[in-house]
Amino acid sequence: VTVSPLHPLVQKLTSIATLSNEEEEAIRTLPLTVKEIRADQDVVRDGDRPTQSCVVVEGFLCRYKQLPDGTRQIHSVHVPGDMPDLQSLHEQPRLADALWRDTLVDAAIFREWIVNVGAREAYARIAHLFCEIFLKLRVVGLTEGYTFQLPITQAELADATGLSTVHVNRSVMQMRANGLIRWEKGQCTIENWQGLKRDAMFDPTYLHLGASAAAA
Amino acid sequence: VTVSPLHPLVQKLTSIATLSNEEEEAIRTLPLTVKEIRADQDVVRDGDRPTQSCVVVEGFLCRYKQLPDGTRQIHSVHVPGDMPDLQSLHEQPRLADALWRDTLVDAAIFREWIVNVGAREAYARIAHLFCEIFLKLRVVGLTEGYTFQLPITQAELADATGLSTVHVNRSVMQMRANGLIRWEKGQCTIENWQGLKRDAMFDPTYLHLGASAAAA
DNA sequence: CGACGCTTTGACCCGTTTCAACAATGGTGG
DNA sequence: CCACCATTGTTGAAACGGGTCAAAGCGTCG
Repeated sequence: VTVSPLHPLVQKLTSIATLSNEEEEAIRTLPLTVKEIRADQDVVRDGDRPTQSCVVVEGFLCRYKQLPDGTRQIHSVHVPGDMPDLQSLHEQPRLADALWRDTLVDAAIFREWIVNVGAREAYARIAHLFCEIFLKLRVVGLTEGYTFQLPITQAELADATGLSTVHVNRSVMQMRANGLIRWEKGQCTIENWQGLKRDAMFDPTYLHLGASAAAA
Repeated sequence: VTVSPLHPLVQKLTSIATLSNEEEEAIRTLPLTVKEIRADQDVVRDGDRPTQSCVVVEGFLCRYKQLPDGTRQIHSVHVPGDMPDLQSLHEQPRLADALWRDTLVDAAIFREWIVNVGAREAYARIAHLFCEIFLKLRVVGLTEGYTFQLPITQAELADATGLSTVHVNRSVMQMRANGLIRWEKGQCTIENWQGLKRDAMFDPTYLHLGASAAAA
């Protein structure tokens, strides 16, 4: 029924920005391979480094993530015209490239958060957030060993995890009792990084840190 | 303590990409205003169209969203070096601009999903997803009135919402009983769009549709 | 027809929420 | 320097949303 495989994409782009005739033509003439994907077939797997972008032409497609315990959390549903893995975007000055990557990382973090609130139980959910904040802080040099400033309230932590304050409190106290963290007066120390990561089912890949920063 | 306000940013960027001396210099010499933000003060409000980007220099900052019922859901915690609203990125060819925007919309959708799984109860959560899919499909012309193909199973719907299949089923049947939708054999019809939006606490703004598409 | 995948239903259970009260902390003005 | 007040953290008891397990309908397609 669709005239061109790229028709939905053009239609979507024109709906969010005005395209000149040249630009529309540029899109329509992009080098293109049409691939048939079976139902339930994975297009890109976690860890792949695809060299091409992809556009959904027909049908539905979704991104998802599996936790070690097997629960699956879908991130997003994609319909024709969507570009679920908009990776390659050349022709940019290298500075813009870095900023661009940052945005992609940001989006990756969003996805991880969806998994966090959607699929992890309270204890792991909170632990996961601790792991993330710790690593993000370390990248910018704001940690001393396993200690860092954590100027947030338990109520805010609750909002960040989609839990109630009361339950956050109980979970945090549990984490203390289990010797995972210390946290008093806005200063937090991770006492058992391995244990924290384990309980959080934390995999730092999504933060896209350099090899140096990821080591721990 | 920090040498330059932009130091954390440079540090972060160098950790995710290699910057040439010129590029680093380009960042360091960006026109810059340092602003002091009080605790709990909003920097950018929903609906604002900021003309500047912002970089966190010191302290913590978070993005959040309030549902009509008052529950607050935080999207992300930002630390120094972060650019929570990387809006302005000039000097791109206009095509790249459109793609760029698309990515931003994508990220906006992620945030909405975080809110969805973190803060909405089951019924509203599912209803919200129906609203989103419907509008996304309509933008690319894949709806007929309020009818569209919805080739997904309730189990997949469960994964997308962080609920169990059983509970999704009960909620969907409730939605049918309430006259909000019909859904059989992969074809879905929204029978009461206003009611669906209301129950979902759905605000289409985050999809960034054109004025035409947003009307409904 | 039989098998398989999806939907529907029931019963029971448990994580989390809610409400409520109280303790600890820290900041403010007199 | 203390009295006061507003946050924040902690705890208990009761209620509930949603999960789990299990089995039964129901289409559909080879």
